[in-house]
Amino acid sequence: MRTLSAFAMVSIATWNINSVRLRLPIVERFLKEEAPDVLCLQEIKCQEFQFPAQELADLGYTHQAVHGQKGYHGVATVSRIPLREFSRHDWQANGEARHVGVELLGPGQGMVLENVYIPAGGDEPDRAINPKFGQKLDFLERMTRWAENIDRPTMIVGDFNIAPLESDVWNHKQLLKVVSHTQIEVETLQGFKDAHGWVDVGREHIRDPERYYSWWSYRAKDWKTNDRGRRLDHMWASPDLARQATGHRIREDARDWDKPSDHIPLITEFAL
DNA sequence: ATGGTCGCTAAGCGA
Repeated sequence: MRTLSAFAMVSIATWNINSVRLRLPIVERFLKEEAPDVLCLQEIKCQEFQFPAQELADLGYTHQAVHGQKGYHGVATVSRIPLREFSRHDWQANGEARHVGVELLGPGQGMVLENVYIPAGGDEPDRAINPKFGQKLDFLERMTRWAENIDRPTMIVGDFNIAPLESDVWNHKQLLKVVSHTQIEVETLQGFKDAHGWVDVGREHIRDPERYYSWWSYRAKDWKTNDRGRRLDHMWASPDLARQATGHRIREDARDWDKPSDHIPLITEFAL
């Protein structure tokens, strides 16, 4: 596998934005404050022609790969670094827009960045009575077969909708039967991880068993007081690439911004 | 123990 030589600092962010049009003001705030080189968005909830391309280009994010659909899901990667889109995966073969891949050009040249939104999986953790749960596991199995053949320095980021570690949830025992933290999901995610040897970059920097959440439900009266969070969002890298990660941070304060997403943004910095 | 809230698009779905 190729390695990337140390010429540039490149920062990459991921954020499930839950409607990019409604939340354009906080996206702009984030880009001004953090100025990541690349931002991967999930749940843009719009079609490509509705994406706020000009507004993001005005902030310097002129390079964009948008994979949208009407009303639901949708992913987009916007960048100050030249990139080229090279993949759109439809792991369920049902037309849902949940995965777009880009290759970085210029700084970070050769690095592949996969932006994915894994299905939430419905409420009941039993594929016999809840097809959505089976589709979530199948989605991961198909990504696992794909990951076995990755032979380039790759980062995969996004909303995985699984919190694998005990310290990724506010109450391990209470969530064992709740979709996102069940044993079968954690095992299936581990299979995907092993297929490429992905390194969980977030957990390299905010180490287990330290509390690390990226999502808090809208349904809680006060997300901060009860702090019933889960780490659903992840940034994973190929082993060699992971060694070039120099920093990782999260913007938990974004959960309190005006009209917030229920997810917060994560940022990883590389010396490439 | 249950229901609690969002966003899209126009009553219900997905989260």
